[in-house]
Amino acid sequence: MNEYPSPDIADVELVDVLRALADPVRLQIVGMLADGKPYPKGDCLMGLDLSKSTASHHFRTLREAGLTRTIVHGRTHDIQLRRDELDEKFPGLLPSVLGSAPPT
Amino acid sequence: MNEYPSPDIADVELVDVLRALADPVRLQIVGMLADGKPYPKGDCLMGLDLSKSTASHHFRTLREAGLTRTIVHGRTHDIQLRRDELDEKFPGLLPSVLGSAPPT
DNA sequence: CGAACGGTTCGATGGTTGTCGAACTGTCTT
DNA sequence: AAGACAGTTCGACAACCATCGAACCGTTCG
Repeated sequence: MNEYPSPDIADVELVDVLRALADPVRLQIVGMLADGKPYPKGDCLMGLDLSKSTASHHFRTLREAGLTRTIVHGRTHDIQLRRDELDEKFPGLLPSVLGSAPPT
Repeated sequence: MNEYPSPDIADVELVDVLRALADPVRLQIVGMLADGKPYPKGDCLMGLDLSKSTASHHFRTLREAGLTRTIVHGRTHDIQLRRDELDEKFPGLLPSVLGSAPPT
């Protein structure tokens, strides 16, 4: 069912995480996922003006970089920041990125 | 005298910092500058196999993103990580990035 | 002075990335 | 069953980026 694979945390490279974060859209998405709870993808796009395909591309980028996981839930998908794993592998990274005040 | 301008810290955006860090070469350079002391540019390239122009490009990218400053010293240039300013503006970011296991 | 040195700049090139619309897949609702 | 719905995939396209060699610039040293 859940055939949207995210990489094993052991294979996640810092430079790939940084590259995934180095985009305004994805940074904002990650900001909305900060608490580590799953959210419907649609909700993450509030305020963002993107086509469906572009949004899908960003979700895929985040997932393949190891930042998020996708949970299929009927016809909607929930997306979740892999906080615990990432905090263990890159201590302090997410807090610093998320703590640096997004301008709304 | 040739000055190489870096942006005012107030104008430095997180996403630009992340983009500058999201490259293996630059990540390694920043790792060598971790202690915030100035180093000759040549010394930062040890172990890296780059043409002079490529190296110059990466130094420029780091400087323009606000990560480093350049100090002209005769015919050599010293490069310095702007640790204090960055630590104040993005608390925890550099420690987490630098602390995450550099190879070699 | 003139050559070597440390770096930058320029132009070109090939690869990557962000964006979109259109077509498609699978799920829910009526 | 027929739509509506949420999302992905597929080209396509333009912008960006890492890389290089060659030419260039200012400094030091013979």
